[in-house]
Amino acid sequence: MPQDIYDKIMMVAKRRGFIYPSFEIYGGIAGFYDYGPLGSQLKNNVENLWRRFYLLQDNCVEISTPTITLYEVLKASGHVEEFTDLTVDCSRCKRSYKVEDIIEKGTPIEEAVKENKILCPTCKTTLQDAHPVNLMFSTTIGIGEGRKAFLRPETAQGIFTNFHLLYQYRRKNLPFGVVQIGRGYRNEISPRQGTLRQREFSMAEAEVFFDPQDKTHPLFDTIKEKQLFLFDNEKEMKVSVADAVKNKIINNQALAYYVYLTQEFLLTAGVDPKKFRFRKHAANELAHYATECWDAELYSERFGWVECVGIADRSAYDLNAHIESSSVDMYAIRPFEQPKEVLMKKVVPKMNMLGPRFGGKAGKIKEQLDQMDAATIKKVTVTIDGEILEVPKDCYDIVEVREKQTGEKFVPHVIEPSYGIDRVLYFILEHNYVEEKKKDEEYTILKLNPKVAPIKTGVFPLINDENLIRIAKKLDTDLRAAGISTFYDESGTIGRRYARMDEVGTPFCITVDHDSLNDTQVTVRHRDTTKQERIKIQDILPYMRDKISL
RNA sequence: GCGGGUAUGAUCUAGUGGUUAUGAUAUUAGCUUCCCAAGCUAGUCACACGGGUUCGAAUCCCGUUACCCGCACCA
Repeated sequence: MPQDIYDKIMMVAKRRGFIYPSFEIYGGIAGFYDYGPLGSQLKNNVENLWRRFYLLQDNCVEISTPTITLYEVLKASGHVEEFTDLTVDCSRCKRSYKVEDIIEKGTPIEEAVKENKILCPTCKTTLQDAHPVNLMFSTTIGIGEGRKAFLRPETAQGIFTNFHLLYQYRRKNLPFGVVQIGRGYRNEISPRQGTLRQREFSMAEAEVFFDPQDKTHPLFDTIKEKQLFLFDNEKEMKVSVADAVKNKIINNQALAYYVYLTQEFLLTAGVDPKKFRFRKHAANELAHYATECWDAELYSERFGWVECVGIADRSAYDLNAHIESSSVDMYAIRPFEQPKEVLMKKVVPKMNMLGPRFGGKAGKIKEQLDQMDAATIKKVTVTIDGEILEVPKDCYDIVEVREKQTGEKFVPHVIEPSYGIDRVLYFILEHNYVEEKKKDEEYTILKLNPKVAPIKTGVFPLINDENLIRIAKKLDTDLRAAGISTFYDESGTIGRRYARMDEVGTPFCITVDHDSLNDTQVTVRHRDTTKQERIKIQDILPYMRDKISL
């Protein structure tokens, strides 16, 4: 017997083609799910609704980058360090350690684990239960040695590694946002909770770049009076966006704006407002890149409050990391109101001295010397391939120059709303799943918002009559040609056909009956009220468009 | 990863160490002039996988996988 709402939803989801476990014919594997026909369509609709909010309303741009991501990228971003360690916990000291940090040098990790050679560095207790802290999926690009790579654990890095190009594309104006919708991969130790923790999942992320001195948002004034549902780990509260910022509940306008945008998106997509809140991360649960983070949490009758969206202030963490690691100029310019003339001391390399002395490294040394500000340095050193070299005085001149400066360089800060699409989809199902009794029979309705419903309307001939079928089929074809998804059905009784549509969340059903032959009207039946209205066939198209447009 | 439980058509489920393995829903074909899962007739589809015990296993045992519940984990 189905136990609770989750079981019931997963039953319907499988039977009707929303979502179900992958590879079942080979025994299945935890953490992977297939979206069936209706699930895929629902997902597309939700993603397109999301695009409406971020691409149109917030004027972000969308890009698409590979899911296979070079080792260097994730090394720089900190994910390699944070993802791949075998860890032990000391219950006495309440601390976690990386196994490789605390075992005797030279001991293989496997051996240390097997023979209980792991001691707590603080209290000397023997530690057990070594466990890997989440892993990324690793792979190799090319044959032979190839290059190391991972399946990306987030889409964000693809955006950061594009920053300098996108900054040009947006003609060096801040703030601007870049979004990406795509798959991410995390090799969870033990995925549980059904579709809420998958190993391959879809996310929609926006990286919005701000001048750290100006974390305001151009549209802030338009939404500042709106109410937010916030939870600071102690009490839930309803406050206006403006007050949340003024009282420093949320650190800045930009972050608050995206908290609100997220709320607006989720409620439009069909999340139950009573099962929704924002929770602020405590300092000790922040990700390695975040300075402040608000989660949109949705309430599940089975799983409790579940994080579905994280809105993080990543500060300059990622861009700094990539600037340092790749040496690519990913700075933004803050223009001065008036261009300044500045007296600068520049280091001018003498290549005729550098060349003979440093050989092939001379070129790289020149590059670094060109960047130096001689006013602030005493000894001239450069770092080439990890080696620190001192450059003797006779290899350069220090020259005073007047330089015109139009602005100053800085590393932008990033506000990142990051959505777990699969989680949002699950909650759209759970929050809209309604059971009613009809003649003592259990009757289920999926009250999906028409904007996201996979099928917009059923099209039926009332009875099996050639004349009605002809009209119904034409109407069905016309609707689909106009971009409105339909489901044509002439089997079984009319009630049964309505029921089938109700179960998969189809908001409307159009029925052609005998009267239609004379008055060219059809019946539009509404899912949630079962009310019916007569509409002219020629008016059906605009009528539907009006109801379902995003 | 540890402990406990579960596994029968698309879905839910009955089942005893012994012939062609229940029933319902769904679905297919037909009949039915049909606006809220009506009825009738006929049909399709199942014992998770791999070993073992046994004359004989869907049933008992072991392993694997998946799912569920706790613990840990969720950067």
